Amino acid sequence: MVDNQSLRDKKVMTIKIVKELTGLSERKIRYYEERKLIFPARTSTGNRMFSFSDIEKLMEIAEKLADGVQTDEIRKDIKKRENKKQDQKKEMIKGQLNSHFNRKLSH
Amino acid sequence: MVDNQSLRDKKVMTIKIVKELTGLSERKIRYYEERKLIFPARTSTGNRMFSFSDIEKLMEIAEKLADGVQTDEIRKDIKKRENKKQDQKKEMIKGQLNSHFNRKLSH
DNA sequence: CGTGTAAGGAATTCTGACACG
DNA sequence: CGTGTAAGGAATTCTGACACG
Repeated sequence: MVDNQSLRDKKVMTIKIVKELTGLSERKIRYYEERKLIFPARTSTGNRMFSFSDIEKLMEIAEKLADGVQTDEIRKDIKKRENKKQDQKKEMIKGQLNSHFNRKLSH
Repeated sequence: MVDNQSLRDKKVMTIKIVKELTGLSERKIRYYEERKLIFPARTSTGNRMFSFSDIEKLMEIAEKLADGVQTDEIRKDIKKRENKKQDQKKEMIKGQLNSHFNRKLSH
């Protein structure tokens, strides 16, 4: 039945539909890939394939650029956000371990 | 933010990716459209565009054909299923109207 | 730096048709 | 009936480069 997350992240769209959905030029989309802001998949013959998540990311990127933020900054912001997510996951696991041990220790 | 239903029904994929995701030949996919089992959108230049829903439908169609069901039968089955859905909606509305009037009438 | 554009080639998609069974 | 295939043309996509500011 395909769950929604995998659906969001599945790389199924060519650049043409992405261009239509985002309103960005192909040039811009390719450039943002070059600057490592998005990571489309590639077909065996080299065609870019995008996901709905990529489209959401592109919208955010376009917004920031319109605000005068440079691609370098945007890339750093993205990394920060991902690190934060990673940290939250670690904290969650840590918390679960702690409560596990606490339960054990409270004889 | 794009909700998941519209995401499932959005016509965003070319026949190539559909072929990969379903394992069906282009010929088969085009033929099922000809037999009115699926309804891909068309770009201004005539290219077919499919949704994730279309992919799910294609899988079901392939299954039935493998079971020896003819496309005509499959089309009728699809219609039946849709009629049933329509009826259910009507029943729901009827039920709501009834409870509405009942409330009003029970002075 | 971010983006437009023309250039040339390669890959994709389309339709209508013939084939087979 | 359902599907494969070769044919020819049209649309899509790609890269590397030059341009501007």
